Amino acid sequence: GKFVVFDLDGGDALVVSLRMTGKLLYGVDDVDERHVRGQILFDDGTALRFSDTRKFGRMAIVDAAALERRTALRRPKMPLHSSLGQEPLARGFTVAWLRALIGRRPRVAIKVLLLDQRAIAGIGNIYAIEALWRARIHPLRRAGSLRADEIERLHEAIRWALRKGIRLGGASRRDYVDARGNEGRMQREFQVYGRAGEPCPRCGRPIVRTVVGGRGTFHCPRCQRAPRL
DNA sequence: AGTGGGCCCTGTGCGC
DNA sequence: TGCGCACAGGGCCCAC
Repeated sequence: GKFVVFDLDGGDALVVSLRMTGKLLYGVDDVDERHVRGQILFDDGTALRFSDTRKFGRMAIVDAAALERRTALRRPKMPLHSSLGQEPLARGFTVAWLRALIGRRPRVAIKVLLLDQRAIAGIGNIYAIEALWRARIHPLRRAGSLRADEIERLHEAIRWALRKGIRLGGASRRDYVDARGNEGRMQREFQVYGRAGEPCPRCGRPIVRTVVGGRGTFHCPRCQRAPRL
């Protein structure tokens, strides 16, 4: 999740993948210089700085037209930043589109599919978890096992989770701040993420932590029924 | 095709 | 207080 795309003069685009601890900072006074990995200096003397404690973040200049190109040439081999999937908040992200995606990847665990940036761009671990809780779908369900009504709920839940995150300025669990250095408020509104043992906001059953796709995962064992494996 | 582990890095929080 | 371990808004590569 968390790609930032700058359209540049001349048809190129600067793509930034923030990964775990990347931050773009502009007009922030108290920047910890130890973690600044690069900066863009402007003619007016201001600077956009890229701070990234864990050094996982990446930047690349790509052909902007390549970013727009849908479906064609989206090979697993090519660099991720030039093969991003559908934008979940764009018009093209419809229930029919999601159904078609699931039709192409029926055997993958639904949470793994949500986190696949070549399929859908920009859903991170927190938002996948929150969306699946909202849609009442277990993270390990095979994508192809979802019924039509479940796909509709998931479609709505993805947009709900992402819009909420944007409206609240992001989730500042420990590192994240926006370009002005301000923390977000999404972390206060987590329904299940990071809440193992606490009651489900919907039914009261204790939230369970598991690992899916190598990432910490939270779900309600009553609202999100486990598939038979 | 899909999954699981290691790895890339640095920092924090917890149990002992 | 100090140490060691697990874990963290992500993704790549490899073996199975």
